[in-house]
Amino acid sequence: MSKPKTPQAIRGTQDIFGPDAEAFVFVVETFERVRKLYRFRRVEMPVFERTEVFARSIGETTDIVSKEMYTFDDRGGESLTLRPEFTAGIARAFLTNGWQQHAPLKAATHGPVFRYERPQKGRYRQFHQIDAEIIGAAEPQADVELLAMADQVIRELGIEGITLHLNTLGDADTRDAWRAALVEYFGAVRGELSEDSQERLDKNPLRILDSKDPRDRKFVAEAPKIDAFLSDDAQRFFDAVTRGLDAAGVKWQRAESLVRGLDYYRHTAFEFIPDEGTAAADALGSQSTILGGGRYDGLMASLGGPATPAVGWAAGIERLAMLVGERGEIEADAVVVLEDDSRMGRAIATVKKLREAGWKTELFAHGSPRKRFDKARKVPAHVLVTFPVTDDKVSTRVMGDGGEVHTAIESLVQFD
RNA sequence: GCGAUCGUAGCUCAGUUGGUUAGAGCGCCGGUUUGUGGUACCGGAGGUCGCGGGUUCGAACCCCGUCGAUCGCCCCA
Repeated sequence: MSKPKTPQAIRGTQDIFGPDAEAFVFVVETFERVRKLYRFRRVEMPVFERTEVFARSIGETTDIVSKEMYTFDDRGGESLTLRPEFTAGIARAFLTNGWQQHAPLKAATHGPVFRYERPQKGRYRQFHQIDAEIIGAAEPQADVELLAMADQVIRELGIEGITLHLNTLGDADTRDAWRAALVEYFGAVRGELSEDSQERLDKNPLRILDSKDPRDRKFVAEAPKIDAFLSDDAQRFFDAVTRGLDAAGVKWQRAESLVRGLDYYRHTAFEFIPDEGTAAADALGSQSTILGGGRYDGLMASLGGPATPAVGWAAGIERLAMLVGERGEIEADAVVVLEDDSRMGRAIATVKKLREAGWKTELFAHGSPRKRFDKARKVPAHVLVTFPVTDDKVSTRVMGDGGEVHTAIESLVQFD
């Protein structure tokens, strides 16, 4: 009989522990706190949906649907997909549960999402996002509130050197006209573009604008700008958003090349990106966007619902956690050392009392008396309680700036 | 999907002109010293050198494949 092999973790998944885990929950807890300040309602969504929920909203033709989703048939033969994002699922729930009655609905959630991609820095196949959406609000003030909340989350996380990059994609007509102009412009120099961009010209021409290839960059600089195609309504909308951001004190900069790949996006598109040369930019490598989103007025209709304006964003928890700095392990208020097992019951009762009184408490009751004591001493705690092996008393010491002060356990917690 | 680098004890890593029983620190377990005690010392457990082939008298070290990790490209909802 050979020894059974230990299974490996699935590629692109991660086991989070210690300081990384503490940073992770710090991000989630900060998000939860800020989301309540803006009165976003918490929603919980299924981790998987019918494949069509994502396929129809994202668009059947893209690589995303054909190559980058975790799709499988369940035992009934139905095609299901692990959620690659929150937005489509929330939109589906909005329609199937009649959440229209709550419109405009401010919804927030967080949890795991799944994308079948090559793992690299800050990029995993199962990763986690925080997410915020405002559904059923057509007015630019919704965009402003949503962005103000995002800005506050980042600031309360203590992350420095992040700038909101903001653009407008205009309404549907604006977008189509701009796209046609770009295709014409880049088509004229097709042979001089990178191979990738020649392909983008056919599949997703807007994406040429954020190509990193120097052969493309020089043409991008001179490419037609969206502003020339904005309708009056679209321009007014964008102006209202920027004025609102200024009033809210949210710093932003115009990013004329910032686009969204999917057709359902309208008007506002944005990403929060670390400034060049900052610690945050170095920490993230090529995965630089820490929060992104936009207005998706076209999504609901693609799911068979009534035209419903909406705007939202999502941010990767792991990427944010990389930027929040070291979060210490949980501290202890008290450590309890049982030097001899004969008084195990009393020690268990004591730690229970301390914990019920709100003390973060650890009991050391394994190994030699010396090892127990030494381990306890390595934990920074305010109170050290020992049940010595040599006498019958409980020793309680309070550690402070002025050294150790002995006191009675009864002065800390009451026993019946 | 493409490219580069890497893969040695639980963790961090040493280990080349390929040559006998593969090392350290930390951690873990046991013990000694000290002795109201966060120290020091001694000892122990733990590795088919990611996995599978190949070259060679002989491979952790060279070659191929594979899996995984890391970084970049593509993609980015």
